[in-house]
Amino acid sequence: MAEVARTAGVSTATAGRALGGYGSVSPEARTRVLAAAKELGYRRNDLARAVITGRSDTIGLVVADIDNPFFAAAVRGVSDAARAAGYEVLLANTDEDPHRERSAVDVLLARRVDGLIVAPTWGDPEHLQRAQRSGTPVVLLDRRIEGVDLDTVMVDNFEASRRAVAYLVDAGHRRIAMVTGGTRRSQVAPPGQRGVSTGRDRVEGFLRGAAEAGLQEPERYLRTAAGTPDLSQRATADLLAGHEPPTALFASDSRVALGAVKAIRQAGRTIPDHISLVAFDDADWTGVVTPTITVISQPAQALGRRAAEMLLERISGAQEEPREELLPTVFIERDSVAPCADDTRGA
Amino acid sequence: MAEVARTAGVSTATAGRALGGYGSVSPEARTRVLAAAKELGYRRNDLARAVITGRSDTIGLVVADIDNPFFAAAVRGVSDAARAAGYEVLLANTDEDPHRERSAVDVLLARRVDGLIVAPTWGDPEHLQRAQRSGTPVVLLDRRIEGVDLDTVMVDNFEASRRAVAYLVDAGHRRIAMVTGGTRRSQVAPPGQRGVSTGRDRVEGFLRGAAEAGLQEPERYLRTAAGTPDLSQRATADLLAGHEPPTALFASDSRVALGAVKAIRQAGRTIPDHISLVAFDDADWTGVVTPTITVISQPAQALGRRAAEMLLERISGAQEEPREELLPTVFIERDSVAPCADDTRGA
DNA sequence: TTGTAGGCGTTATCAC
DNA sequence: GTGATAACGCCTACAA
Repeated sequence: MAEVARTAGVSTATAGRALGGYGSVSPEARTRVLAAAKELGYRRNDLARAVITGRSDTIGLVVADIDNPFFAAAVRGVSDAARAAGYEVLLANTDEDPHRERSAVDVLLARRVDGLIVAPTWGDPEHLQRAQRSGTPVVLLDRRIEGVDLDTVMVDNFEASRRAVAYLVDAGHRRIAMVTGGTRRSQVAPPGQRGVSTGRDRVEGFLRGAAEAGLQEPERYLRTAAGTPDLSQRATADLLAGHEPPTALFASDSRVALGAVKAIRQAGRTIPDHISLVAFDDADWTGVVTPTITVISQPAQALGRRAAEMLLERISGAQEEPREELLPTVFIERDSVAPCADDTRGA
Repeated sequence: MAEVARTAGVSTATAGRALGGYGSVSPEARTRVLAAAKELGYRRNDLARAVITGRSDTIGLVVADIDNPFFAAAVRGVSDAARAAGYEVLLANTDEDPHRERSAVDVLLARRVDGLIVAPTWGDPEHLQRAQRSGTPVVLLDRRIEGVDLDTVMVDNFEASRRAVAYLVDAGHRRIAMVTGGTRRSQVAPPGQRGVSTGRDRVEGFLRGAAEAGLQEPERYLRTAAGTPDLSQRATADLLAGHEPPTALFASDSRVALGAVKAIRQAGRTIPDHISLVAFDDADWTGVVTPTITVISQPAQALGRRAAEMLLERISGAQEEPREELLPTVFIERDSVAPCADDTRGA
């Protein structure tokens, strides 16, 4: 910059004003500086600027795994909203590992991100609260944490799941199963921190829906511990092979659904004749398979966008109470649910 | 930091050495400093450090759209390799817009990223060369740029496509169509910069395969301008409705395939009885639809990982000639290709 | 090993 | 509007 100033015949202060767009500079001086900068191939060092201003114009984004269509879309939403406001996005994956989440937050804080968007995994969320308290706002994406005062953007997983079960009950099903994507590892944590809220809420919704229909022992048809399509395939196969197999299945996300569809096919059953299926998330393929899959569609990209917007509000100083914002899900009826044909259904 | 030093009863220099892990500090001094830092909730400012050292330990990643499974996996690969080496990832989307790519690169350069991984879109790549020349190494991901000396990690799209066509020819098909994901917008650019290399190479491979089989006017069955599943659905519908419709279809990526499958179904045709299908990219759903889809599988995550590794080598000073690294594709035979049953096939 | 002093590339302050 | 000068938070001599 000193060189640019010299070439333009002004002081570094004036050059800085022209280049940084602050203070006031005469038009002639500005054009001279800009010309000199261009000629010398000058590039501003935003890092140095950030050290002074205390703002990096960067937000940190921490998710479990981008390579999951839901998060990919959410990341896209965050990214778009951030860019529109002149912010960049520093990305980190946790793979649902609390240690990695914590260290990711540490690193991002050390990089002086202006705010953090986190899809929190299980375990103690103390690092998130501390970040917020120490002046870096935090917005939770897709998952809430009980007893923690942080802005949260998500959908009503409980209600959506309850309704999905009700829908299956209305079709006459009584033996309704659920396969979820949670992992067993998280079970070491204290009760409130086990697994992630989406998983818990969806299971609760499932159980409530079952209870409202007076179904007996719904837990009998509940399978957790299915982190990958492979595992959920096995869980589904297990259900199908059991005594009094379910006539309907609720998959907690699209990857679980993928495994479930494979398992059902391999078991020689067909959807929806032998078993009906409802899944969370409107993955692209659910409209293409035979039959097409009835799903609960989440506005993944909009969730990311809203999270970014809320964060930017906090960054610009908004001080209201933390709030939980629920975006609507859409129940998309397709062809994977049929009336229950099993006459032992009273069982 | 000054406060930490004071509390620990040492100079800022010693505190800096203890906190930054450089120089030499006596064990006692270190523990005292660390204790003071913890007590005061001190967090190092990596930005200030970067200003001094000239290294930000950050790499910039520029892709067309994370919300595309291929790039999502590639981003994942880059992210993993970067993290393992102590680097963070600054992410940007371009939506195949050359202006956005250029401005993304500008911003990342101003943020002093140590290197850049770019899946370049169409148009003039001068900004990438300039970045490289001015000392920020650049690695191209998934797409090459002719006449530009930059490290590149990709697959052999031409050869994979040629073989796919050969495979269809072997099954007896003569009327083989291709639908690609390119957009028309890019056609305003000079010849070498039109569209992206993956699209061009796949088309070239298709044409070569057709030529080798002595097929007449393969261009007749070539449809570009299909950026979204919707558009490729329309393009496919158009092909099917034509005079002498194709008996086999080659989809240039999994999203095109998605549209194609829908179009084929809506036209009342079945795969592979009426029309065979081969697609690029082993998207998760291709193994679940009926019939399962024969695909050319790309190691998306490994491509990202390799790109990051190559970039890190450059960052640490590797000076060899830029090289183009080709990762192998895998042709996965599934159930979407059948022998050609059409006896007008000599047409 | 430790402290002092200077510098990295900006922005902020304050006279002029 | 402009220029000198301090300041940001850290690292790197160099001397002690």
